[in-house]
Amino acid sequence: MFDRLQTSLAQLLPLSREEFISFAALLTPRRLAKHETFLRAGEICTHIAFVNKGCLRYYYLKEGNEYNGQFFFEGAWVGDYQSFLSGQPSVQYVDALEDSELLVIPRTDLQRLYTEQPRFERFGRLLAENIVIGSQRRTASLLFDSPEERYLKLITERPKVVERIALHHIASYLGIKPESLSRIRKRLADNR
Amino acid sequence: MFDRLQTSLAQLLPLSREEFISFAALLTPRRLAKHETFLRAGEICTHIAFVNKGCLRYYYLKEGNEYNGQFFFEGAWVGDYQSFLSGQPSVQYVDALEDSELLVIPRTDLQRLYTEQPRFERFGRLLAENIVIGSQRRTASLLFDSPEERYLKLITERPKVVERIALHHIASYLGIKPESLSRIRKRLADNR
DNA sequence: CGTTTTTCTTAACCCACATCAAGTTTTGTA
DNA sequence: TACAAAACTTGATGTGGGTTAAGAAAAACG
Repeated sequence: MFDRLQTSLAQLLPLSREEFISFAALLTPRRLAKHETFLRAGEICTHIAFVNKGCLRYYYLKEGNEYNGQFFFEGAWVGDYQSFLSGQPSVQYVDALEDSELLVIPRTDLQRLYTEQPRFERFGRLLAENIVIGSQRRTASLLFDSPEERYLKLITERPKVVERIALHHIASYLGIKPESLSRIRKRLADNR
Repeated sequence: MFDRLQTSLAQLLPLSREEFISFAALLTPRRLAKHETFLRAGEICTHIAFVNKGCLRYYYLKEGNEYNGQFFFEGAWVGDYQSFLSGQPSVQYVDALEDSELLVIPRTDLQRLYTEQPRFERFGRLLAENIVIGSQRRTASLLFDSPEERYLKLITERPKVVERIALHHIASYLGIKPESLSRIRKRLADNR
């Protein structure tokens, strides 16, 4: 149950057996069926979740259209950071794209852990720092790569996304319509 | 000299007089003339800087074109996070848009501070978390707002940017060409 | 303070993605 | 396995931003 978590945590910071156990004790397993919602816009994000199995996404809803912000596979932490950190209502939705198994930790428990065991501040810092790096890469790509370039980069840099996620969700992630992604794929298939 | 830093730090975490002094002792003042470079792509970002006065930006260079990633005014911390955290060469440039005064801290000193005074892990965490929130907002806007909407949001949400920064730099930040921003401004001026 | 350089605007034309619509393929499930 | 729903593709047409080019306005600077 906690194997993947242990591996994933160990990549951020080495923990003693006791430290890991005290962390794991705060986590509650939760299953999420495909399409089931983890967080709705307007709610406050009171928990973040470690993805033990499956795949989730967060997305924005604007004028009836969904815009995929990010996909999360095994080993990732998912939630609405903005809401989780600020305590303000979320502006995004989080749901499952596959049947998923999560390990969920309440915001309050994590905050208490930070205070009581400062060692875990480092975990919080490293986690946030990694998210910064990912988010800035994504911003940069949206800023100056064409949709076609973004799609090609996705294929090479995040093959799991292309393998496991429906094309219309990928289009949404790339910031284009499904019809446009179809045409880009056609263009690429008709050589070059 | 350290007034603004103290105010800015206090918003993140309360520090004792001694703690603040031990932090301030790691900082070196540095002046940067307008257009002067703080960091070049390819270099490793060995320092981050607190902006005491002035304005800096980071930008990407692709096929001879500049793309502004972010602007930094008084009270902000600037550097290439990706490079600073990973130790890898930077992919972006940082320079001054106005004559500026910085307070610079070496990466190694900050890392040591984290280890020796775990209290400051919290500073690092809160700083990173705030950057995550900003970066995700920017990503979202690029993902689903039109250039015109992005410009309007910039006016209301970050008036300082519109007041102090040249239009062609704003266009670049919005992900469009200066000619397009001109047209958008004209469109908006011709009422509605 | 006048000259040079940079920044900003305008215009004409082009093109990639959006939109609307229809049809095909795949998936889910009773 | 058959049917319905969802996902994907293709086509016709529209549009906002890109490109190129030129000129106007503002800023930098000797």
